[in-house]
Amino acid sequence: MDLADESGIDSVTMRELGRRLGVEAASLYNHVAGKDDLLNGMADLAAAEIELPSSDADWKAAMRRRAVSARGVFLQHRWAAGLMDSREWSGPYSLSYADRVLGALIQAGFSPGIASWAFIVLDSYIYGFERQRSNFSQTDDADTLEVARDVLAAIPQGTHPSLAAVAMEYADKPYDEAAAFEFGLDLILDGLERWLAADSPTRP
Amino acid sequence: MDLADESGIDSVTMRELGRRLGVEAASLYNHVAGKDDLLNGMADLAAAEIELPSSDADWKAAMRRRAVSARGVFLQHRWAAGLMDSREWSGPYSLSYADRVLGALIQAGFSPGIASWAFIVLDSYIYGFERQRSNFSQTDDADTLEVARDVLAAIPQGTHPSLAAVAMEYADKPYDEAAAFEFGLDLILDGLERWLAADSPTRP
DNA sequence: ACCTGAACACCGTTCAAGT
DNA sequence: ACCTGAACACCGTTCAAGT
Repeated sequence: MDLADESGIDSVTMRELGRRLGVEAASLYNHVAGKDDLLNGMADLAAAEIELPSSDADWKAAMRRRAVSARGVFLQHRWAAGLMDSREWSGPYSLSYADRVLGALIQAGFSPGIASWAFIVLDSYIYGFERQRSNFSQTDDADTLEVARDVLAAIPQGTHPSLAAVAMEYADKPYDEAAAFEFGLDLILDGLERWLAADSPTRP
Repeated sequence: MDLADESGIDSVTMRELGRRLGVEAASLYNHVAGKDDLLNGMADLAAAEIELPSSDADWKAAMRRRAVSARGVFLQHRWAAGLMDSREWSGPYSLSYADRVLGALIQAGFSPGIASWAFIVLDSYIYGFERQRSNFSQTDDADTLEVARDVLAAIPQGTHPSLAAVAMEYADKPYDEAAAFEFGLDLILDGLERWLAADSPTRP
């Protein structure tokens, strides 16, 4: 994970990892079934760093904290989102994570079926946002101005007026990533809350 | 794209693609700058298959059709979502796509800034859902029952009660993927509509 | 029980040489 | 203008051999 943090996930190679551990690549196979096993383990350990929802009565605040915490983990481990959502979440931490999230939703009044939908919808958004994010600000933060200028330059003159308008919007003021994330997060959470309020009276 | 559809994205290799085209791998470099260029082109051509929003007055229906259309493209090209959200969307079709979506949102009354947020939120969800989906039903449809049984088997006895409850829920009735997708999609679209209704009177 | 060295079957990419 | 053959520097993985 240190190696991936520092040099990117592509540099996580059996040979490079061995070099870092002072060992030959072949030796790693005494500790890991293969590279897939290694990456699964990394994904699970990243999942372990996401704050589990407390069993508060306030499910919405708990889900919100969890989502913001996940985004924080993705910021620290930029490889994590891509790894976690492209392989099976069968590690022990991932299982606990899923259980606690589902538990909080069920306790809030969602049926198991709807709770699983809510879980999928929230995580689709959380992971999806990170992967989109990593497209245009993969380097560091606050280089959105350059991106905006690049987009403007890439647009054939006169075409794509709406895209140009948006790029212009960001040409002078920076893009607030956290605000964008929470905008969508609250859309989903508010929608779930309204769904719960409308539905729970009919089936208690 | 045919090769990726049939044998998976991992089998898209310069050598394998050359073999399919009756040519050596090295010859491909006369037509493509490198493998990255090739994958970018594939992502852009997949984007071209997504139905563009018509310039109807009904932005919500247009966004909904677009999202469902994207999901259809992802079902046909299972490699598309992973490719499209992990590289820059600088191809001509991707640019047109972004312009049309932003245009529909701006015309609906969203400011350029909020329109870009709405675009990011919707696409985060659409791509994110597909990538989660491809985790447990990567083979075909309707094998959710096996997955549920596997999850149940993987859980240490007694622990993870909520996860077990959800798995039990799906052990006898199949998981309706389209319904789950549209559940979350409508949460977001309804939220955007409400946001628009609350906001637009104040700044017309 | 763990490590090494060498090998195998693969990659993406380059480049002189052909036509 | 396009293709080929050979090479280069890399991969993940296996396995006999060591300690």
